[in-house]
Amino acid sequence: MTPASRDIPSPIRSLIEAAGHFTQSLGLGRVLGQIYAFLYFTPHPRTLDDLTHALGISKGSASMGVRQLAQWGALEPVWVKGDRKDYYRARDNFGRILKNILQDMAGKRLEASAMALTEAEHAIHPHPSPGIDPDSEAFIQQRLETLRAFQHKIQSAWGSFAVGFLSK
Amino acid sequence: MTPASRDIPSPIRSLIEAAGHFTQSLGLGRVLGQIYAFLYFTPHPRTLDDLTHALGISKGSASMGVRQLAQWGALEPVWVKGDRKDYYRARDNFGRILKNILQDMAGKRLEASAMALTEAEHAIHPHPSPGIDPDSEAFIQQRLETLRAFQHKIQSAWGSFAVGFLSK
DNA sequence: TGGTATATTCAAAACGATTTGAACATGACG
DNA sequence: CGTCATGTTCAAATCGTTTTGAATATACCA
Repeated sequence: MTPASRDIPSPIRSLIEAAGHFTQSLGLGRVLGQIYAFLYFTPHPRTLDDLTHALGISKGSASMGVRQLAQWGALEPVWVKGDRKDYYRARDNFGRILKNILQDMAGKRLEASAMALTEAEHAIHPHPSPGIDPDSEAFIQQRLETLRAFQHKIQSAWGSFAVGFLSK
Repeated sequence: MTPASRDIPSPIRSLIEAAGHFTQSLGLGRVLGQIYAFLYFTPHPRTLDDLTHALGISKGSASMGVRQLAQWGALEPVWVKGDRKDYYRARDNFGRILKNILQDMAGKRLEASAMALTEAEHAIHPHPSPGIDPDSEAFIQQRLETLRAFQHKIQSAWGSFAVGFLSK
């Protein structure tokens, strides 16, 4: 029995499981939540091996998961003197972490959609398509405008939501 | 060639595709975005058959997709006199639609996480576990508190984000 | 430098979510 | 009532994503 796997109190196990479901439902995969939750409730830094044993995941998953979480600033690498292993502990600056994740995920999606919209506008505007029902043309123009307006609204609302967590 | 499939201008096709990717990336599935976008840029109400032909999706997908979208208030059923078919048109009250979707999806997730947290607190608090490192115990308590505090912060921020779109 | 402990990579397997379509249900009309 | 047109359901197939683990790379130490 490894130090990591003994004595994870059952309520903590439940929280780890819940965190896994949570990140899964957000499309981030189960392991990210599990790894973070495990480290979050563990007082001392832990190694990749600890993670594979405690959570029953593969070395590969642990390695990739840890890297991703570190990139978001959710984990802090810790060097323990005289030990080759990489140790990690969970950081608890949720605001910053969340912001990084949102930027990484949602930001790109909004941007991609904005681009698609702009391209469509350009493709339609300059070429009042030959042989196409002008009523339909006008309708589409109007819908594009409504959509564009909403897009702006979203982006500003999104901005203030994200900014609300930048504060320390 | 059906009325629905002829003459979808290529920029609109692109937007339909983009909408599909968008909803896919949000974990809603590709078809929802496609169906909505197609109807959004179509002046007249359309039937399930039109959808299957225009988008190349199965009858089943069209049926389920339309139902889901209607449930969110994104589509409006239209009855055309003397025609048995169900017709649908896209509504453009994005604010309300978004709110419904968020409530349906994110709300449940936050709630589930909140419950898991509460249960863990109850499980730990009343039973200062026998034979477990008291330092560890204190650490866990403290982390639970931090987490709980953030959870409140999120819920209130989320609330105001959602409310921002209730208007009109 | 060679040997060992550890971390990373990535092709393939496992898994889960989405989509299909045949079977079934519904309901309009003669 | 029987038929035809349409909508719905859900088990099975498909498809994409996540996870695995053997192979490979890296880094430390003697």
